[in-house]
Amino acid sequence: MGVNAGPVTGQSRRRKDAAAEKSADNSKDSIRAHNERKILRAAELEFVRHGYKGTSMQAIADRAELPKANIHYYFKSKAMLYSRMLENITELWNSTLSEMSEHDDPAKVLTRYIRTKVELSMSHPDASKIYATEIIQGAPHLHDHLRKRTRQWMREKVKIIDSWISQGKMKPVDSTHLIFLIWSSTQHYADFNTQILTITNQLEFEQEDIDQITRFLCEVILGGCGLEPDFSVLTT
Amino acid sequence: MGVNAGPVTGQSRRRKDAAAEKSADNSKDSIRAHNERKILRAAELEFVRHGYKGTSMQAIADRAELPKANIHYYFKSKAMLYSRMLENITELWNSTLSEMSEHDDPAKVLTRYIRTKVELSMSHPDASKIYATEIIQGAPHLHDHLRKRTRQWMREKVKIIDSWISQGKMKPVDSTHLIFLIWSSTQHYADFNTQILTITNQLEFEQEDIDQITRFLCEVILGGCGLEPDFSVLTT
DNA sequence: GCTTTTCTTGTCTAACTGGTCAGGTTATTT
DNA sequence: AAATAACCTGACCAGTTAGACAAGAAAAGC
Repeated sequence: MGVNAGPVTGQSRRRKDAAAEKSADNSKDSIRAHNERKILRAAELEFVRHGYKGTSMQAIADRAELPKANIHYYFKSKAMLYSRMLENITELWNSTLSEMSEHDDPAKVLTRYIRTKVELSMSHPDASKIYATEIIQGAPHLHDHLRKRTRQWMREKVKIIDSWISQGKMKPVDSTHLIFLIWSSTQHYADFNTQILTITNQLEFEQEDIDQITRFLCEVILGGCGLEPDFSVLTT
Repeated sequence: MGVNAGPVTGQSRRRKDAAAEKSADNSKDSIRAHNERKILRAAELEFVRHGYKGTSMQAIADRAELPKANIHYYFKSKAMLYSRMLENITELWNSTLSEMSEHDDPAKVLTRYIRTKVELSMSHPDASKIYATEIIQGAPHLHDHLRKRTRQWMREKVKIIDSWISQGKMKPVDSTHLIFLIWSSTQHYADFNTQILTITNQLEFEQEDIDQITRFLCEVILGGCGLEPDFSVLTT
């Protein structure tokens, strides 16, 4: 007793805040949307550090500063919460699948793509890590996505790169593996940031690092394709 | 009843086999060594697929075809078993930290290093995946190793590559990130093999793939460093 | 053959965790 | 202001799991 004394929480204040700050902004910035975001963010942090089974709903609740039963109010089950979080991540992932055509300049397109991927790795390392963990464990939730959307995307891009090659715009390299190389080298800075920061004795990445890494990767990868990186696109 | 009937297991046979096939081969190829290997291998398979917490000792026992209590007989606890498995992996990892000196030919050394890393990714994907998962989750068990051994190793190699650069043997690139690039691009074929195989619609990698990947990575990465890959070392 | 050590294994337990639920409060609508 | 809907939350339950343990079987040592 005493601990359970006050049912007078700060909830009403929180609700007003949410309603006030985003009055008619987004279609659904209700209490629901606000709390769901909070929970999804907390879940991301916990799932990254402890894996699916290693994360308890209680831990997510604690991090989201909500009672555990609330998590179950907003998300039917742990599996559902995880699914929703993973959907958000793949959506974010797909948003970077930039446009390119066979008429474009390979150097420009690849430079821009590498920069985008590096920036995403720096801004959303946890998203990348959860995606990576999912693939490492055999892609149980993403197999369909890979077989359909990703494979399709890959074929389109391969076709374009191959056309660049046959136009003599770049050296003849294996375009499929070129894309894998860009993926691996950029995502590495998210997934392995602990290793990289520890080895280089840094606490966190800075803008300077991001620029340097982007330049390095562009130089080596594009150079390996017989291209001169076009850094002018980096300032756009 | 009936299920628990026969305590007459095939254990005596198993012991004799183990003793016979490796009479005085290894210092400790006793029943203990034999079963420990079996358990460690089973643990690797389970931990990769389900993570630390998601793996039950029962699941490891089932895969190792031993009663659960036996696992606890050989390994005091789950944490201990995991630790031992991780030690084995880092040992395997360190074994590839090849020798190089500033008098060597960069093209030869890097080609050989890339090949070694690709081959290791293909032969031990699970080891790579467990290592990756460990780093992704913040390297709780490997932080010390990274701060000491890996950082030290990195500094030695960086020094050598920088000396190659100042000798004009290769283009001036960031040697630290060059090593990260080799790590990321090669390990990707282990950690993300599910993704790669699904996208390319393959069931498994073949020797041909391994050769092709090695050549591709050598061409692009060495090319990006202003080097001509020396594939003659690949036949050694 | 006898003793000691190593190994085997079914059973039990204490702790944890996902999920439920009923009884409440607060917001919204009419 | 009354009624309805949305939200909150402590308490509870059922299933799972790491680990302990004791009693025995096999192997090794003497």
